[in-house]
Order: sequence, then structure tokens, then C-alpha cells
Amino acid sequence: MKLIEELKARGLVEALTDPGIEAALEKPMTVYCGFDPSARSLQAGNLVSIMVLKRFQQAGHKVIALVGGATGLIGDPSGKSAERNMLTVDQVAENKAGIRENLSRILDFDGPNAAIMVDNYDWYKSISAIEFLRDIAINFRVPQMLAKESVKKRLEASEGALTFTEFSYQILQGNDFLHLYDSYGCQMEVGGADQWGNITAGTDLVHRMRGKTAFGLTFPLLLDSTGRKFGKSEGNALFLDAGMTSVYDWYQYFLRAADADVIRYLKVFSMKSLEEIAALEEAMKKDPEARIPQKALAEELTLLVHGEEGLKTALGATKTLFGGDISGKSATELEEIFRDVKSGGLAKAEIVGKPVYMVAAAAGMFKSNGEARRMAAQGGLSLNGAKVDDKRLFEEADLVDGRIAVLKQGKKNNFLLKAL
RNA sequence: GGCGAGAUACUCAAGCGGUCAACGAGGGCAGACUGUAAAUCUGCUGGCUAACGCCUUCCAAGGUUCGAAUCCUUGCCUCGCCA
Repeated sequence: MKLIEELKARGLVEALTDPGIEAALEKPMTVYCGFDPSARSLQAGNLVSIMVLKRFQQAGHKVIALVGGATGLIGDPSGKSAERNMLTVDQVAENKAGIRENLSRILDFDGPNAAIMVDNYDWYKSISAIEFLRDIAINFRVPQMLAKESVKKRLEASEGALTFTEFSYQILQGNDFLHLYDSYGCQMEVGGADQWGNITAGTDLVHRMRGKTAFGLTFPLLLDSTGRKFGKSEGNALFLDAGMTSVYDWYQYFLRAADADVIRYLKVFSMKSLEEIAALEEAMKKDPEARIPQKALAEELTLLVHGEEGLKTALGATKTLFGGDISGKSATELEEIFRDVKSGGLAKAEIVGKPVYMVAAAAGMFKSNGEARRMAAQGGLSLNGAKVDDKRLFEEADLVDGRIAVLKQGKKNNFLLKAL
């Protein structure tokens, strides 16, 4: 199957700049995708882009991951309804290092077809305002810039609050493409659907300046079946960095994917063939409660991002926290399992004899006593696997080996309490 | 620079001197039902409290008043129109 057909079949093609892409991809090409260094780690949402690059790399193309060290200082108005906070140069530098670490887990940065990472700050840092206007900005026409969907939407959404700085963003990104074309022979840019305007700014520029055709491909914004943006767990972003989002939470997010979403997710994220995915879909139809595709998805992505050790940790914790019972475990075993789960410690005197909800709040599981009490009163708090109400006092015997207890909010949110 | 409009809890958005910890919606959390799914129904959603109640909030700082999110002044920010 040809790469573009494969991508289409996986639901990864929203738009192409040129139908000639397919033919052009017969030969190895250099492809790039940009990443915004707005955090120390990329998020699950970025995984779509990363996996697309991976597919290009596996198909024998050269891939470039561009980190927007310069553009991150400006802020892309695409897909945003308000001006964003600007990052400092130091923040960007720190974030860049984290992103390289993320990407190196998934893309191959060694070997004959090694991926490369570039930072557009390198070619913007020493440009003066005059140079920028005379040499770069002069290639852009304001009516075209204004006609971009991203600009129009933004003007509507924020009642005209678009600064000239953000408006210039497309010039920078367009020029990135030209720069990569000149330096690496890069002929293609891929990105999310919201990047269409920025990508075409680049393909147009390459065409105008070099008389060559450059290509662009966008993939659709990934939503879950209820219309929410993919990759948010309890309102928080899921990061690739294990220090920011635990391996357990990462695994759990994918394990909990809805039936209506999981096959689409597999197509987008999994390196499994479409035939294998079809087989998983069959298995789900036959036996939905077994959650076979969800497990396959969660395992593959945890292995990919966190390696064998990470997967082992996630599986171990899952096994104990769901279905498994805690009573047989020693404190040491529990600590091992919960290494990845939220925890908090309190002096023993602060635990024994107090209402369980108060202990939970004091240990940091809840924001306030009131919230904890409410949770207990409504039947949403358990201690070592048994529900407790707001009257239940914490007893000495509740501490496993005299120092550990497992608290749980609802059925999914575990918390390890340590007596110090 | 001039004129006008506006800033309310996570978001949107009521309120326009007391009955306001502040309507409503969304979001979030929990419970029931389930398959660690979806849909549905129910409860909760500033802090302390078993509760009466108390405390800290409605851009900031002052002021008027027995009493202010609501009125006045100044400041800051945002938006629109004009220059």
C-alpha cells in the first residue's frame, strides 16, 4: 500500500496541497513537521504528528522535526481564540531539550535514515528588523494573509484582538519551509488541520522564490466521540514525559478509550497493520467487555513511549488497583506498585483516630476538608478497598504493616497514604 | 488623543442598594446502571462546620450608606467608534 493511501485509510489526511504528492513520494523525500515548545514535554495531542512522521520515516523518507524556538516566542494564532502568553528565551531552551527527549523515543535519530531536529531560532536569532522586512516579509501579500482561515476566525473570535506580532506568524513559518528547502531539500510539510494556512504560506513561498513545487499535508484534529479534544484526562493534558504524567495514567487513558473511539485511535497511533486493526475490531464486536482493542492500544503506546519497564509498571499497577485485592500485599509491595500514583505522607499521630476523610484531605488527596467530607458522605471514598462514610475513623489496623494505606476516590483515582 | 461600552467563581453568563457565596448553562467530581465504555438519571461543585452559623470573594484602591457585586472617585486592562 502506498504511503498516502495508507494515511488516508487511517484517517490521517484532511487535505493535500497537490494531488501530485503521491507520485512525488515514489522517491525518498524530506518531510518536516513543527512542534511548539510551549511546555517541557510534548503531549498526547502531539502524538498524531509524531506518528505521521514515524510512518514517513519507516517508508524511507527523511524526516525533520522542527522545534519552534523562534516562533514559540511569537505565538501562533491558528486555532486559538486569544493572544497567547509569550515564552521567555530561557523557557524555550528548556522546553526544547524536553521535546528532543520525547521525540527520540519514537523517531529514529540514528542510522542511515536518521531523523534530524532543528530549531528555527537558529536562523532567526540574528536577523534584524530591517532584514526581516526587506528580505522575508516582502514576499508576502497582505490580502492573502488576511484571507487565511486562521486569521479570519481569530478576528471574529476575539473581536479584532489580533496583534501584528501574531499576524506575522505565518511569515515566519512560511520562511521556515523555504529555509529547510534550501538547507535540506525539504519538499514537504505536514501538520494538523489548523496548520493549513501556515503550510500553504510555505509552499507558496517556495514556489515563488525557487520555482519549485513544495507539498503540504494536513491531518484532521482528533476528537473523541463526544467532541472533546483528544488527549485530555480530567481536564489535564497528558504529557509524554513520565515525570509529568505518570506511566500509569498514560496507560490508563488509552485503556479507557470509548468503544466508539478506540478503532480510530488505533488507526492513527498504532503501527499495527490495518488488517490487524480490523481483527481487533471484530474481537471487540464479539466481546466488547473484554476491551481487547483498548488493551492493545494502551500497551503499544505505553511500550512505545515508556519502554518495557514503563509498561511493566503500568500493567502491575493496573492489575492491583483494579480487581486485584490489596489485602495480601505487603507495604513494600504496595509502595512499588504505587510508585507511579499520587501519594502523600503524614505523621502517624495525624492519622490514627481521625476521620478518614480528614486524613485524606490532610495528606493532599483533596483540596479541602469540605471536598473530602462531601466525597465520603456521597459514597465516593474508600480505604483499602472498602467504602467509608464521613463518620468512619482511621484505625491503627488500617495501616498495612503499620505504615501504608490505600485511599481511593471513586473507582479510578488511587492515593497512597504513608504514615511517617 | 476624544467619545462610548465593559471587567462577576474553571468557562460562558445573570445580577444593577438589603431576600447574594451570588440565577442559569457548560465543564469537572461522585453515586446508580455498566464492561475501568457510551448513553441516561441523581447529588455536589469558595473556606471552616454535625448543624445554626461564621469567614473570604464579584478588576484594584479609596469613598457614600445602617447595609454595596450593585452608587461615587481614581487607577489599570479590554473592546468599539472617531482622530
